Amino acid sequence: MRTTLKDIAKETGLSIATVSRTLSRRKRRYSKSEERIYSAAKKLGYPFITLEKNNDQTTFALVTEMHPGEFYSSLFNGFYRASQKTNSEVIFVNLPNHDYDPVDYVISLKNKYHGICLFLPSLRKLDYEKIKTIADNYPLVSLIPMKNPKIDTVSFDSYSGGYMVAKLFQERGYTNLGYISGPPTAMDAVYRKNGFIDHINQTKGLKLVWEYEGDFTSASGIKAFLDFKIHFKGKSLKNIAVFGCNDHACFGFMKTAAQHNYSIPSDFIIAGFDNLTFCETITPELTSISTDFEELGIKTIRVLKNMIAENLPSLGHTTMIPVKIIKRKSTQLAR
Amino acid sequence: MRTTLKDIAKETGLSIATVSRTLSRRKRRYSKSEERIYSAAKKLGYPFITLEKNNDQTTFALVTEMHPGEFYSSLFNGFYRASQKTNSEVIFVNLPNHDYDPVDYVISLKNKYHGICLFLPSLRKLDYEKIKTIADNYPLVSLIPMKNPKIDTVSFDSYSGGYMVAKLFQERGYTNLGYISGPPTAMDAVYRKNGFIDHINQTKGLKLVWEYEGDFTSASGIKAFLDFKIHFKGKSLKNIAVFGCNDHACFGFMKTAAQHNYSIPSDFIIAGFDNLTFCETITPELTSISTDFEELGIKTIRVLKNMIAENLPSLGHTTMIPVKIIKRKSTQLAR
DNA sequence: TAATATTATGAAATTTTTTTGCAAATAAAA
DNA sequence: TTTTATTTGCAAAAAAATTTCATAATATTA
Repeated sequence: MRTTLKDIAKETGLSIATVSRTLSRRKRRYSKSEERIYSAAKKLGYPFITLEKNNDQTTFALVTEMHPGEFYSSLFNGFYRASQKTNSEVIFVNLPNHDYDPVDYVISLKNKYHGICLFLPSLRKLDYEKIKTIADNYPLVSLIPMKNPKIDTVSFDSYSGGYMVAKLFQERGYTNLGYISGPPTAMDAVYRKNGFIDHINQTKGLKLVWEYEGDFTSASGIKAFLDFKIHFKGKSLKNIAVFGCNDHACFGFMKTAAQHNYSIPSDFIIAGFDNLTFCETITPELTSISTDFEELGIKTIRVLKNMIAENLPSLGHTTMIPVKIIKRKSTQLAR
Repeated sequence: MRTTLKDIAKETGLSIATVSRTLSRRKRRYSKSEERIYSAAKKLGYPFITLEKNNDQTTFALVTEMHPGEFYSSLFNGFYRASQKTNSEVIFVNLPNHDYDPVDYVISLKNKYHGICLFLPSLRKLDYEKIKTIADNYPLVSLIPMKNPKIDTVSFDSYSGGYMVAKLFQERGYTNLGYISGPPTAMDAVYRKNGFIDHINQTKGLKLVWEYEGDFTSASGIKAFLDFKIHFKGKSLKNIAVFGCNDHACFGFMKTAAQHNYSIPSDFIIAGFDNLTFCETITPELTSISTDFEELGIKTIRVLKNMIAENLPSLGHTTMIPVKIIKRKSTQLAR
């Protein structure tokens, strides 16, 4: 039942000795026999193709808590494309959330993959530190931005994204800015906000006139608009530029605005974050911050590969992936 | 370096013999020692915890070719939720498409998971048969509908979905029906079409007056509308009911229609397939066929678990998951 | 082209790992 | 309590993996 060197020898027609030598050699060569042995070993599931030796291809696990929505699709797809461009393999693993300790679970993956990449927004800092301690010197990267992280982090430059939006609003001649935030626990959204607010504070004339705490959903965008309307009751709703911390919130906001007979961009302008495909579909097309998930994947894999190659532990360095602003009709100047 | 029974013995304080016996026992017991041995073995990454024996939790691989878009997110999320409800674990694996034979790759996964679920639209029937032959008697399910499949298939009842749409159009009093198709290679879309067409043919008075071959993208929906307009040049464009084989195509169609000053549903009505979140966001809200991915996941896992329990091979049975029509404003009667 | 070095290979010897027979210890049932 | 079943460790046996050694195949150099 269990696969042994004997099986591989039989499959390849070579002797057990040759198979043994090949698989336990420090560096992999690329002769015909070696290739045959490796492919047979893989096919038969021989368990001791030690990860380190098979430096032909590295296998990483992307550990997430799965939620619906286009975001995860983009994340997975970005890592998939990145894996193809970097000659590595990425496997998507979900945290089983039954009574299983997530820390234990991550630790148990350590033997299966060359490195692990964590996307676990709900894990607390303490958990990360615990994982770091136990999986000492093991290639580990987090994709969740964090204050003073203990493990290496790769994430989008959300701060600059927020900043860019504020700057665009300023360039378009708007001085009254509004913001639909995400839940305060989502650090990503907090950085977007900080970038936005910082540009407002640093620029004479700009001011934040309205803010609403949403939860990333389109429904919270609807609520945001209703709040917006009440907030400016009596006053003119116009000439305000709204930044939604994510596209979904903007979609809800825009739809409700249209139902209340407001017109974008002539009445007010709006920009989102994520650059979902629907930004192009909705009328008017939504200006948004575009994040390149393939680049995120490539960078993450590069960091992990470096850790493997130089045998360096994760040190808490943070890598920022630049974001781009995609200007569309929702922020076009009313003529 | 490599983990042996000796390591586990040391970790647990038991003898090598005990550890050996425990791990090679046919059925797993749940005494204190056994638990200790299993958890140490897992932690240390001992490779011979034969899958069959650890019937505590079953691990399945969902093998896909990754593409962007909400669809994969829904698929993954559905399987994730299903895994939680069925006390199993699902891992998402992507077909690495560099010069690696997909059949070999699937075969190599066989040793790592209790069962494999394939979602590989681009694989040909011959490949499926090859996989079936090599992975004989191994739990294997495909999610791609196919004529006369050789391995068990679980998929949405796309045919009924198309049928439901035609019926709705009929109920709404429309007799001239149009269709935006997907690529003819996508069997799923073909079934949707067949259901739609069959209801038209079976019902007196209904007729298919226009058809356009799209490719599932929103851009092809735009092209579809332009074709639609040319096709009915001179004649009235109104009183036509359009079924788009997926929501994205409908979004493009609707947007372009609005740009050409047509109004939905007063000029014509439209329905899509997939029930993407954006159906609720777009104006007017889009009627669509909703597919329950959690149910798909639960059913698939159940089929796989049955195969394991009864040691039955895959026989080519097809299980259909019912779909629902969600009626929204895009098909509302003009008053 | 011939001589030499390098690498690949298989048979057998050696070492390591796993399994099993046996008996003592422990736990559960009568 | 006695009887029976289960768990455990020791040591021997079996199996698997590695290493040694001799030779063949291939590549390199003169």
